[in-house]
Amino acid sequence: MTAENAENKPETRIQREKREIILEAALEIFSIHGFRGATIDQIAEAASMSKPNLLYYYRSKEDIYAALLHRLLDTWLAPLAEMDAAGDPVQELRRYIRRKIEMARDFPRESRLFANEILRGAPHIANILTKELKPLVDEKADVLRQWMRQGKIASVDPYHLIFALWATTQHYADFDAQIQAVLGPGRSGEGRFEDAARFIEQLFWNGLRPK
Amino acid sequence: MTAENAENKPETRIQREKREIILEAALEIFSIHGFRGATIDQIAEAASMSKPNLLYYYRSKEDIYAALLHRLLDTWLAPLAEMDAAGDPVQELRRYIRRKIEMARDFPRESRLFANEILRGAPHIANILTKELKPLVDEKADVLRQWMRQGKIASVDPYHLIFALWATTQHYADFDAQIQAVLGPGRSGEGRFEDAARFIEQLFWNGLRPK
DNA sequence: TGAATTTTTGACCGATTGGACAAATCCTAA
DNA sequence: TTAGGATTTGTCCAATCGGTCAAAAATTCA
Repeated sequence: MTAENAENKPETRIQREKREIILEAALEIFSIHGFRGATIDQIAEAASMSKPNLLYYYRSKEDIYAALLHRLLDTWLAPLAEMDAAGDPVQELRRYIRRKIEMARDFPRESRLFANEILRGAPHIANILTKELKPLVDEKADVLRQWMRQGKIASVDPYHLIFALWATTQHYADFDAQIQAVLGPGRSGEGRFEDAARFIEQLFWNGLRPK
Repeated sequence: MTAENAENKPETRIQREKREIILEAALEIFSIHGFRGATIDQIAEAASMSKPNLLYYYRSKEDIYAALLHRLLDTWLAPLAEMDAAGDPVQELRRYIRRKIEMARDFPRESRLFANEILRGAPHIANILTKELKPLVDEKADVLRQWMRQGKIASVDPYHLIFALWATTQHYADFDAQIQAVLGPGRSGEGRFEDAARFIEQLFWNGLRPK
């Protein structure tokens, strides 16, 4: 019988382990080649199993990809979700920038996976974007507006502020090839993430200082 | 005989016209599907010609892609190249931001084409990045440093400043699907580019105001 | 232990894709 | 007008890819 749980029988130990291995391999391959560019053979190879064996755990390439995106989503949105209305705005924004830069440094594959998906028009996660991301961003935009009303940060469009935070931080994962080419061999070490964090903090700290 | 000019015979009128049509079609298809996801048949269809006919003008899919990237590069780098050391820093940066946002609005296909290429590790333009882009950025980083020494803008890392300008502006083309999902139907009209330009100008204007 | 169930695999298939080729048609310049 | 080169197309091919299937091997549990 196939391992796919259309009806919810309990997952066996082997199923849990193998699905884990497959998703890790899929992240590696999909983040490099994109959905279309990746092949099931490559993923199977990276997961050290035969193609039919892999297809025993996930019925199709689409299934693997969808499972991977769903699994990573919460992790991906965690930094924004943790932004706390009750905290100090400067501290909260600083912390958010730090976490996003750390993710660009430590989880570039995840960043590129999502970047590629959005670049293609988000065909697999369109409803996630409107059903989960939008409400979260709406909520945090309210938090930002609250801080603005309290005079703690400058009054700007909160949505574009969030976009700018995303753009500046994720840039270091998604466009790494360009950044390394421009910075050259001298500055392309891991220190660039620290420099980036410092610059971005300074930019937003001065840029949002209340008048 | 093939139309490909290994040796430099003059290009005929038909060759000029057809190559133009092919590259326009290739931009459309490649920017949507990426290099791997696009097919020669799709490009031929979009260019209203048969596949063998298309392959008469460009020997291979790689050739079309390479020709397209090279053709668009100058246009793509023009805004940065035009940043003038002799001009007023605030005006120059403001103008740069405006031009980049206009390009995100008017040439999203070009932006996504390059974004996808960089995301994949820039396999086709690695040497362009180091031979053309890096020198240009080095030159403009010097201009920025000069402005900083003159006390006209705050002292920050000029490279990360350029990265942040790229990131915030190109974001509106490359991640358009996400932005439209988050802003929702009410705000996803063309006005978002104007809002974005205003926000980014304000962010950098305040963020770079000399102390 | 041994039967039932789960897991693994080799062989295979149809569709798609990048590209080759030769024949046919069209242009153009003398 | 016409010869020679430029352009166009129908046909075909080999490789790749997503996925199937039946049978073998391994595991689980009564």
